[in-house]
Amino acid sequence: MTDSAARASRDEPPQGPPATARVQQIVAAARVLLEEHGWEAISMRTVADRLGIRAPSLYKHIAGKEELQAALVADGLREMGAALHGCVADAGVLDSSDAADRAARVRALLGTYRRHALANGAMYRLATSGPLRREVLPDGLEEWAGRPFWLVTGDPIRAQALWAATHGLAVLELDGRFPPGSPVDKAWAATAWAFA
Amino acid sequence: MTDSAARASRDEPPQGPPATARVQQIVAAARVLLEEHGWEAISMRTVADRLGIRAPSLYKHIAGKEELQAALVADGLREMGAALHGCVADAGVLDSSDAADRAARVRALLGTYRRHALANGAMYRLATSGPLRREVLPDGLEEWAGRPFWLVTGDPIRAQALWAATHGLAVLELDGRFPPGSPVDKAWAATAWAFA
DNA sequence: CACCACGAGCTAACAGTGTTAGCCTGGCTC
DNA sequence: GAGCCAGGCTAACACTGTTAGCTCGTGGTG
Repeated sequence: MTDSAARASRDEPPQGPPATARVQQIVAAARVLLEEHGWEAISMRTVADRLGIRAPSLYKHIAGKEELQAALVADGLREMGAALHGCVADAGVLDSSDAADRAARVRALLGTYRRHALANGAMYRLATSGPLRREVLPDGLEEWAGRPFWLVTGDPIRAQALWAATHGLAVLELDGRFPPGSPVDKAWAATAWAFA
Repeated sequence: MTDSAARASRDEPPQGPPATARVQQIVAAARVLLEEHGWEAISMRTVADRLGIRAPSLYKHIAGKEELQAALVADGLREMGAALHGCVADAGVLDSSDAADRAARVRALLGTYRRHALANGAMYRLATSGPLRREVLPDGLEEWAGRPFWLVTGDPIRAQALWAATHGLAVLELDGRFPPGSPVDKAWAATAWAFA
């Protein structure tokens, strides 16, 4: 990878229009609830409670629950993207086409992805599940978050396939859909091997 | 594969305890709503409306909305499983370890999976997303539905990895998460190739 | 200084949700 | 015929997101 490409991969994530301090507090409160008790625990009243105000007052600052969700989704994508970009940056020289290097990069990316998704289950699910309302997301954020897959595979098609496989593993593991006691580590390893 | 194993792969799906006619009508009504307007259109009142009764009357037949959902999930898994089992049955002799045959089987299975998931979006999402409450599902149904992956890959670990990759592609495509205009077909093909 | 505007809180209310309690009625059985 | 019970009903509760309209304090302006 060239020097400029390396810098580009470290680029800051696309930011949306800046939020007021109060909006940031609201999103932060929702996030605490999300991480502690899951999305279903987030209601306009519970969020308002955490701030010591009543639910209707929230509407002085945000348009509705959908906007709150969109803000959390954007945060989730930014954090996921930051983790993945950090991983490919750490991997050092990326334009090596040596097969062993490539396999190591794929393994590292998948490891980072898995750790991040499992450590931030509710945020990950929120950010990656269900239809994406692109119009309420900062421009280019989604593409930025997925770019590490492109950087590691060197090909947009393989990048999408690897991303989908990785996402599938993450959601199934998060949701406990693998049969109890099955060696999930090995399924991750098999995926890395298949795409290396 | 032995003859008995081939028969086993055609086995009928595990059935739960038989439902009364009225319960079947309730589930059918919910299913129509699900397919026409998505899960969020299903409320106890809308389901009851379709049957010409009031919502509380539903509770004479089913324990609650969760049980309704569980019945739909079981239906979804049975139908998905039937499609996949049909695919591997059609593929004929399955114990061939010829690489080309294997690749063709993987391609066929992924094609069937994709068609089924896209043609039954709401049911697919319902059956495969979110935590699975195994205790309310017929015993062995989940394992039965996933067995075609095992039959095609010949290995439980690779089966899980392939299943996860396939699921990832399906949900991302269903949810429109691939960048607009991107060649999703090729991502499916790349996945089949990676696991062949 | 007086005034006014506006930001940001409040209460009351509405329509919708899942669910429970309790009532009623028609048909089957003894 | 008497009684039971399956399967409907209404009323109600506690929740949800959201709107309308009021109030109060603060900052800027004539």
